[in-house]
Amino acid sequence: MTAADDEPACRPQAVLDIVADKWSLLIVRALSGGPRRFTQLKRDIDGISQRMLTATLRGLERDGILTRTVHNVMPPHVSYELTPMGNTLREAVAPLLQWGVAHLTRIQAARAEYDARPISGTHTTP
Amino acid sequence: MTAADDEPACRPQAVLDIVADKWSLLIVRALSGGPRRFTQLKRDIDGISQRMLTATLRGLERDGILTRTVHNVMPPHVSYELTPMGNTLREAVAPLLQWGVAHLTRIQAARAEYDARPISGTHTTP
DNA sequence: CGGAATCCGCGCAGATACTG
DNA sequence: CAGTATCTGCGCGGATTCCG
Repeated sequence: MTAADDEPACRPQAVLDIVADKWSLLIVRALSGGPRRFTQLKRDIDGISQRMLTATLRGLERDGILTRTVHNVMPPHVSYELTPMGNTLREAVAPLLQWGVAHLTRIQAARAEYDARPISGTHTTP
Repeated sequence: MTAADDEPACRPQAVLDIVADKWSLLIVRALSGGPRRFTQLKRDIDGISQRMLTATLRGLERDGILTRTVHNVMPPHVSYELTPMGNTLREAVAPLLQWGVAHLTRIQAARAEYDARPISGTHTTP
């Protein structure tokens, strides 16, 4: 049980524990265009292992972010789709992704500059 | 070097590697109201160790999200402040935090329901 | 007060192999 | 195709100690 739901909530800790996960956000994003199958997601996300994909999908299903639907056919067919709540999450994440895309170059430049200066690049005020 | 800047960028992977970090987002949020000192941040964020605080602050400084200013006085005084870019990040993160706060209860309910059903709660279509 | 350095455990996550 | 299971490692991150 690990005492996960006895809190009055509302402090950002719990929020970010849920939402600040790379794979989760990538999956939500990958489901933007409608339902997708397991292998599709695995190929779309690129870099994720089947283990993490399965686990993260489970977590998102558990949280009510997406639904998992099994079609009893051969070969097996499982599709994942955002719930209405999942869609609102997608909208909430969008600004962050846009920000990242817009500032990625700048950040990499800042990193390079930071790494370039030998020591004590911090500015002091006497 | 770890080959971090030879990419044409723009794929969300790199973005989320930078930004989808719990401590980083909490720090950015804690700096919303202007500059803060090290110990202030440590108390504000609650749960973070000095190790993670230092490391995460370094990373954010490296990325140009915040500035670190050392005042040469006794006792030592170091203040951190969001850069303009850092402020835009804060704005971009805000929707995500709001979403989390708004849906936390619902998510916990979904979790409880999910954990309640014994096995195979997934809906199938023949 | 604001770190840096060291030690170390624990859990995340990759790789691989096996099922329905 | 869509998982589950097991093993393993290695890096994140906490606790502690020392320095300017």
